[in-house]
Parts: sequence; C-alpha cells; structure tokens
Amino acid sequence: MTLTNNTFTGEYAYSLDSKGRVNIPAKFRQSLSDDNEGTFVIARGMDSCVWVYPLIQWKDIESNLRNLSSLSKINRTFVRNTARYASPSTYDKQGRITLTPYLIDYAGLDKDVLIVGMVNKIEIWNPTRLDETDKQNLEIDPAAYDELAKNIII
Amino acid sequence: MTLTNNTFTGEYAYSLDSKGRVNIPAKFRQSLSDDNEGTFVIARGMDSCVWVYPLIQWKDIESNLRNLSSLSKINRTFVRNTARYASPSTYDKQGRITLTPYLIDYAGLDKDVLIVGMVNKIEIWNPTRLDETDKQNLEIDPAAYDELAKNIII
DNA sequence: TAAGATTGTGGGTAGTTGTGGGTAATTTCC
DNA sequence: GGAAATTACCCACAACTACCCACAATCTTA
Repeated sequence: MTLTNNTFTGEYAYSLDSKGRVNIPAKFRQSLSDDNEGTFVIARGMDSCVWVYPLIQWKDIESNLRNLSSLSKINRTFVRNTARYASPSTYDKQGRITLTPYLIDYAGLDKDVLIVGMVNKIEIWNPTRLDETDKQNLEIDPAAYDELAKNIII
Repeated sequence: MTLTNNTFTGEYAYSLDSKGRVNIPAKFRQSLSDDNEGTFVIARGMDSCVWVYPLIQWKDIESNLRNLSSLSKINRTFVRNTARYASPSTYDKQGRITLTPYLIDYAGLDKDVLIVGMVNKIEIWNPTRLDETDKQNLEIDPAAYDELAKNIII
C-alpha cells in the first residue's frame, strides 16, 4: 500500500556504494508518478544532508528561480546557491540514483546511510549526523512549536 | 537525464586551454534546444565571472534592451555595459566554446575554471574568486534571504 | 512451508566525454 | 599582394559514466 503520489514517509537504512550510488526504497519509487520519468533531482539540504526531489516538484522550484532577475545581488546569490548543487538523476534498472561527490562530502556520507521520507521530498543522512542534529533540536523553543501549531493540525 | 530545455544546474570543474576554449558540459549541451543552433552568447557577468546564455535567451534580453529609452542616463549605461562585451559563440565538434581575451581577463580565468548552472544561464568562474564571493555574500541580510527562500522552496 | 517474485548490492564493459594538439582556411597588417 | 598571425575545423587518446548482468537476501503468495 502506498500513500498519495509523490509522497514519502518512513526511514530506511541503505548503503552507498563505491560508485556513489544509493538505492531509492522501492516504496518511494512506487509512489513516484509516471510524469517524473523515473527521475529525481538531488540538491544540497539546509541541514547536513542531501535533498532528493521528484522531478516535477523540482521543476516548480526551477520556474520560481527563473523569474528572479539577476540584476539584484541577493537573487544571484540565491539562485547560485540553489542551482549549483542540484542535478537530475534517473534511477537505473536496480532503482539506484548516483550522488555527486560534492553532496556526498557535504552530507558526510559513508557506507551506511539513512533515507528519510519528508512527505514531499526525501532526505539522505549520515546516521550519526542525524542523531546529533536530533539532539540539538530537542532544545527547540516551545514558543516556536506554539507558533507552528497555528498552521498545522495534528 | 536532463531537465527542461535550456535549463542548467550543477557545477563542473573544467579547464581553459591555451586557445581560450572551455568545454560546455555535455549535460548542458543536451539541454540546449535545437533552435539555438549550438550557439551561446557570452557576456560579462555582474559578478566577477562570464555569463553564457543560450542564443534564444539572449535574443529575449536583446529585445528588452531595445525597449529601454536612451533618454535616461542609467539606461544608456546599462545597455552599453551589457551589449559591449557580448558575443555569440558556437561550440565545436568537441563541445567547446571560445572566450574573448577581455572576458578571460575580466573574470580572472586561469587554467582551472568552475562552470555553474544558473537555471537560465551558465556562469564561468575562477574557483578562487567564487570562494571569495561566497564569503562576502555571507554578509547578505539573512532576513532578506529567508524571505526569498520562503516564497520558493517547498 | 516452499516456491516464486521482488529488492538491495556488487562489479564488468562499451560508449561517451573532456583535453591536448595538428592542419587548413581566413583575416590582418605591412 | 604577400607574409604573419589568428581562427576554425579535425583527429586521437585517456578518463569517466551509464548501462548491463549476476547473485544473495527478503518478502509474497499459494
């Protein structure tokens, strides 16, 4: 059973091979709608991880970036920081995508990786780093949660 | 796998040879639609880099420039600075374009260059200068940056 | 429970891509 | 008009990437 199209939940312990390939969990691939043509876009996460978008999701981001005029410096910086590390990756017959050396280094990925469903995208973590990040985040300001509560019902 | 036509993402470390030629990454060439006839327009970037546009994208800019009245001084300056250093360049059988001596000098390009996808155009950098520019950009107002991100990343 | 199908992991190979240099054609300058 | 310099086109090699196949572990189904 899968949820809605292009929706990802759950976490999976997979491995990164010597060629920089990681398997996309079968459930995630099944959730990917056909118009993505089996393609994800990998990008630099805002935490110390790799973000993986379904292609059509990324195209949305892309068209927003396209509308930012390069006359403004902040726009140039933003587009550069976003586009620079993004690259499309179609999974192979075995269901794997290839990560770029930069992103493997940025996320500190080793052999064991943790793949996390983030609803509209996927995150790839070094398990140790995710633990550390989790611990730091326990100290989130309760007021911030109250603010969040206004926007979401759980 | 490539993204939408005439869309460029990712970064590539390539080299500039003694004849002033740089390779356009294969992925970028594949993304270039046929009506560009294998031609880019190189121009002076607003940062310390070379901008490379697909021909049809440049034609768009050109027609925008055409609509700027020369009555206004800033318009004259802008049009002059933009048009002055722009020149078309068709890639050869090996996928390389030739840069003009002025632009090589302006961007401080040496043997090692970094090619960056900027969605609707391409940037060619001296890696050292890009690092420096990155550091300077950290001083950009974080609030303004977040505001931008809020409207785009999903 | 057993057989079949699916899924995750590793490695080999052929085709593609990046880089250097050579030669012919074109342009520039005296 | 001819020589020198520049530009455009072509070829060759090395490195890399994408594709393919194989196997083992897991899950599904009868």
